[in-house]
Amino acid sequence: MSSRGKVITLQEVAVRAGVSRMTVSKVLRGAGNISAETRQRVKQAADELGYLPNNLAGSLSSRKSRMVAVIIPSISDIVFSEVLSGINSTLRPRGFQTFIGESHFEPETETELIRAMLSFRPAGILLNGGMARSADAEKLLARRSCPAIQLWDCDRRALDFSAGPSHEESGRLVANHFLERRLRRIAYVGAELDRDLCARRRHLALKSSLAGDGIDLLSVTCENRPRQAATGRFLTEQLVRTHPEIEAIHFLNDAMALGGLSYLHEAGLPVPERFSVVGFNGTSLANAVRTRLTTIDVPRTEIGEKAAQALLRMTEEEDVPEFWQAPLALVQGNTTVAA
Amino acid sequence: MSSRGKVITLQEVAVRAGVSRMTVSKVLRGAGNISAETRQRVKQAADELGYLPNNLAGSLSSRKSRMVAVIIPSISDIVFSEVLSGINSTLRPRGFQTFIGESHFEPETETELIRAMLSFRPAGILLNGGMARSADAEKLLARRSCPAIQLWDCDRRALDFSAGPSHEESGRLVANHFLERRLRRIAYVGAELDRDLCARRRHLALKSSLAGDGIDLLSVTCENRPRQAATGRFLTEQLVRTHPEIEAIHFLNDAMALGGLSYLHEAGLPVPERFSVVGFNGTSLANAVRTRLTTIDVPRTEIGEKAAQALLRMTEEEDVPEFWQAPLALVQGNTTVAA
DNA sequence: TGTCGCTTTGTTATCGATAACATTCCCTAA
DNA sequence: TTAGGGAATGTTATCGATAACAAAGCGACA
Repeated sequence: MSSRGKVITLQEVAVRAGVSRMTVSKVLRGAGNISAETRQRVKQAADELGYLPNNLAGSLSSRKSRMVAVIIPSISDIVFSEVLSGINSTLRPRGFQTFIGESHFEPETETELIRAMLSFRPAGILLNGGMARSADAEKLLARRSCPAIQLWDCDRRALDFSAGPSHEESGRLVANHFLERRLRRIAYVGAELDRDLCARRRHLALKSSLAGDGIDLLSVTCENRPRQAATGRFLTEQLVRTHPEIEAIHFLNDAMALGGLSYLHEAGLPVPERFSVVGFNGTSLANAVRTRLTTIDVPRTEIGEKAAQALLRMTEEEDVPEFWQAPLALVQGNTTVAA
Repeated sequence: MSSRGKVITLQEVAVRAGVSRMTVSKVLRGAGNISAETRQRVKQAADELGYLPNNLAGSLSSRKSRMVAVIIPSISDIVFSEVLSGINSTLRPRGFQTFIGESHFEPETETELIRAMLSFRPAGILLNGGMARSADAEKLLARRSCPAIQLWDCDRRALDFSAGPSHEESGRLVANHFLERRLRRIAYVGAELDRDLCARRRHLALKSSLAGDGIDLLSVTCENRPRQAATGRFLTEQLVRTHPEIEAIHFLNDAMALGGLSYLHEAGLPVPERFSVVGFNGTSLANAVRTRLTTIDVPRTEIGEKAAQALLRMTEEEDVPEFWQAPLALVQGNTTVAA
């Protein structure tokens, strides 16, 4: 099963082309001065034999690999997979391979992933910010021999470069949006805030911005349910039951907001007349059939691209700023009244 | 930037523990007979030095790597990223690293990805089925020295194992759903059918099932727009304008269906009374605020898991069946009338 | 004619591990 | 006493490339 075709090495190409291994290596990498005639002969030999370079050997020998490690909380959460996509589409054309890890916001899992990934001696490692980092993880990162980049968080900068939004800015944007509309009975609905420090920071920024206007934010969260529509729906129901006076809700993300909206709709509570709702992310979800969710748009793909670009520059020993702050935009939908 | 901590090798651990490299290697891999006392000494030395194995060297030497290549059409399409997530969460606990490529349904891109990924000498390669494969890609795959698995397609089996749904079955399920409801003026709305052979097969199965009942399927597709909500909306508008008699639509996926629904809603065409709509995938999208899309549910995560499990078994030289057919379920929502 | 200097190609050591086999040690049983 | 045998550890070759330097070939010019 696992051994079909014979694997061809440089040596065999060299023999066929009548040159040394080194010459073949140079030709195939486009390095050194090789005559056109030799080059052509080598290429043909490699072609005829179906030679495929062994990247493991090459990387070991040259002590530089073209693999980049990425650790995100969830692969199937569109929010992170779009960042990943931005990373990959920037790195691929430059010959770098992306490999991935899923942390689920768990520090221990992240630590193990960092260990596993660093042992591939990658050209760089990109980690999602906004989660607690174990002491072991810090130790591993301190001993790394490649650039490291933080994704998704630009408030608390770390590692060699940070690319992401300011979550505090997001919280403030939402606060202002509510305040401009003279909404004063405001709630926040979220989940997993114990692990997701970015979401927590958005929450805190909202809370303190509102506090500045004498408003006390009501928070409804739970730690043991996923950050998905069903949870948003469940918590909204709780919220409305226990605090019928609430008139505006900010959700941890768009998915939870949609879940909340579906409850409000079924409970006959009109949006935006009775309830204002604001999400976070600006995912395609936000434009549901009859609902355009008011939300904070985050340029996720671009975050990945900027991070990857910074990595490429560091790889080439070029100077790189310390961070890239992703611009945020509050997108007015029909779940809050127009200004 | 790229050289901070000194990198520790087996040799240095060996010196510190007062044993040979080989002994250290054995201890750390848990191989061979090593006395408890030596084991403990070696482990402590490795720990104190912060030793991190070099996977490149290890894989090169043992001629077996723990990397698995995955090529999917799109990383940020939830449909494929959930498959990827299933793969990764099965492989990770077994010590395998997943690395990814994005083909965008382009055969040339896929070919280059296969080439790049095989040169890492992976333990296996998982490719999305349902797209044309270039001759070069076939050649590369023929010469591979690892198991190869096809994802997302079980009709046309290929490689060592196929895990996915039968797209023909899906087409038939949708046809029956429409027929049972006595709908006869039926349309299909899709995009990129030139590249996505799975979608094409669903379409053809629908068409021929309907033809069996003397119904002529109307197809509205375009090749140069993405398979997203906006395209679904656009094509639905076209469809309704040019063929006002249509009473049921099957969409390529849930996202396009939602786009179509938003147009139908704004045009004042009631669903399901005037229009029946069926999507494909069973994504979380399907449950929008007031709409529960009738759709075909595909167990995406499980497809990834089964594929990864098969790969693991092949790696251990165990026998594996030729395929795993993912069960499909038509989920009744409120965009078609109940049976 | 000899040598300088360039282009082109080859030699050798090395990267950091593992496989396969060799060796040492110690205990037991004849 | 000694051979036999298993447990524990070490030696050597190798994996497939690249780096760094060495050498060969060749023309030009003094």
